[in-house]
Amino acid sequence: MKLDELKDLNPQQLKAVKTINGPLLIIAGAGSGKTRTLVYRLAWMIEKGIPQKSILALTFTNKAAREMWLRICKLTGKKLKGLTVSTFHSFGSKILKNCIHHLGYKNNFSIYDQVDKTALIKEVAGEMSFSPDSIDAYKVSSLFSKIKTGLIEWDHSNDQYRSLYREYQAHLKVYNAVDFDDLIILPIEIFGKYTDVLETYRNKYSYIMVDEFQDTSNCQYELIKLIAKGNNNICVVGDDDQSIYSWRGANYQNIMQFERDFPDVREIKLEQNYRSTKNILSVANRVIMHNRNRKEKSLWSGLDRGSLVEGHYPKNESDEGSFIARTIKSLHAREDIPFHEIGVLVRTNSLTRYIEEAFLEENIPYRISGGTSFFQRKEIKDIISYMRVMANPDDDINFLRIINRPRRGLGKKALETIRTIADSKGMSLYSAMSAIRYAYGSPLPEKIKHSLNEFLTLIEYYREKLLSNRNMADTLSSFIDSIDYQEYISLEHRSKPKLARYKIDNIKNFLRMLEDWEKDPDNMDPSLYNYLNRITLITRDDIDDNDETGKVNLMTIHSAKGLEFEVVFLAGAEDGIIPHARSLGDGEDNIEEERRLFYVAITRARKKLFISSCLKRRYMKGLMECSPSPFLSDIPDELISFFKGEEPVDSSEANDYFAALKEQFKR
DNA sequence: GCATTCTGTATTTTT
DNA sequence: TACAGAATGC
Repeated sequence: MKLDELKDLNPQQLKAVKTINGPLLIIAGAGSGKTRTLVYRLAWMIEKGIPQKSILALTFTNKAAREMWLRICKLTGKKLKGLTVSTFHSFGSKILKNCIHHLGYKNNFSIYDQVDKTALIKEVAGEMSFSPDSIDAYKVSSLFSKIKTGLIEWDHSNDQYRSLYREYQAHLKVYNAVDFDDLIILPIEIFGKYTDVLETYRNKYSYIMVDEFQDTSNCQYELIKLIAKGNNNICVVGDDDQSIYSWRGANYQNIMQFERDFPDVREIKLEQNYRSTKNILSVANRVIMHNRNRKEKSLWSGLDRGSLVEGHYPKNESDEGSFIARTIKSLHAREDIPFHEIGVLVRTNSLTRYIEEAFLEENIPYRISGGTSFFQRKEIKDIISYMRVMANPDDDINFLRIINRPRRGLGKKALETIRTIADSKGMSLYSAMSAIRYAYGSPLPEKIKHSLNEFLTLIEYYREKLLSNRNMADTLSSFIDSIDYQEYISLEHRSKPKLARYKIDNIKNFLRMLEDWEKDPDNMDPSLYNYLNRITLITRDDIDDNDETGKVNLMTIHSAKGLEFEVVFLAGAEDGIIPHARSLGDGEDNIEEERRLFYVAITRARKKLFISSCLKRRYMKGLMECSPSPFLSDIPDELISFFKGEEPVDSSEANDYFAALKEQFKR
């Protein structure tokens, strides 16, 4: 790295880059060039001769990890070798791959995502004859998360699920499976029990860097602290104002805790915002000001005042959609703003639908990040389930998913019989089936036994091939043909041939992606296990989009974190949506988090910000009266102009105008 | 025993 | 609206 490149940095950033040894806390406000600083810092370290393999950089998403990797490559002009840039979860899975045997699992373990986890809870609850309506699998699942990560303890309010939890854990073990929480918790457990293992990791990673520190959970912090305590070279970067993942266990107070855990910490604040105009930044500051639990900071912008933030009140969600679509069209045509420099942000995934409709209507190219991920689609999950079972036959959850898909005449009754046998021996379904496969006096009818046998033979045949073969995509493709999967899809959706076609295309795409991954020369370990672990941890945003340019970005505020756009539309800024009604239940902390969410949305914008709040909105079946988000009234009049259709409204009239509008549409 | 159709219900954010 | 579970039909 040439020294003059460091001239691009301001004094605080420069100091952050050059402070390599000892604990370092960087408080980086929105748009303060955080990623840039981190990338320079890593490049600087490499330049200073620190071996790449001793550096561990942890990010929040795979996308961020990939971007950081690319930017370091570009900056250093070197091929990176041995540097670890990964997410907490994939880092955890790598540790487990190496040492999970200490805990009695095999290293071909499956990773259960939310869907699998829920399925397992239902399965176990069924076996234990919990009444079906006493189980809200989603709620129970988040309870289990909190218990497992030590966020809450068993008490009288949740004691009824204690036995269920025990069984849940026992089943995971039998299935040789771990859930997302285990990816962090089990490494901690191993480190606690086997200090020599911990020592290895401490020696290996003498320099640690954590991005988005405000979004780390207690146990993620615990894990990283364990490793960092060896050398004390740990740098964490975060902004408590942008902590928006507390519902997933994130604890922004880790920032304060960090100061206590590492008393000799050096602290650097990045407060100059390079992204937004003065106006937009003031709006953001005025909003976040109302939060009580935050570290004091004063973000400032050296850029122009810029135009005022615009507030719009469309009469319903389809009006809002077409307002956004029309405005985008004119911005594109008159001001030459490229589509990909425009972001449309919403609080919930479901809100994207209306906007999508408007985009389709007006022929605006867009891309959505959010909704169901590619890998969550039914047809793809089926194929992946087959792969999972081949990788880890004890994985009952995935086994159950595929055993009768396509139909093999193995229904409820047959499975119940096998389940009973499996449970009596404490085995997985697959092991139980293998055991009774050739046994005399089997409890199963001949016909069932026959198709079971056929099924097992098929799985074993391809398991062998997939594990030894270098060409998984081809093998898988012939496997899919051999079970007539396409036929099955067409038959399932015979009334909607278009849908069937689409699903089949998805599978082809999946195979193509697998092939690309396998043939990538940079891929060190193109094995089945590696692939499966990887795609389980991949999220919706991580899929390579072959052409990201020329498309408007439509996404939730959560997935917009870390991004920026020339123009931002914040749609659905209504009370009940942001702050979301469901988030407000208990505690004042929740409203603060919603406010941070609003803050994150605002600070994505560089030059223009539009906020719209519908007067009425279709909700479930009916039409709902809406009020503007209370956060809107935190914005002082001189920073925002409200619009009536295309005409600006005097700010003093804005409130009256709103009331009048409401009256008008009441009928 | 299995498949299809129907009904009803629940919709926050995601590694 | 979209999906899961129940009821009904084959």
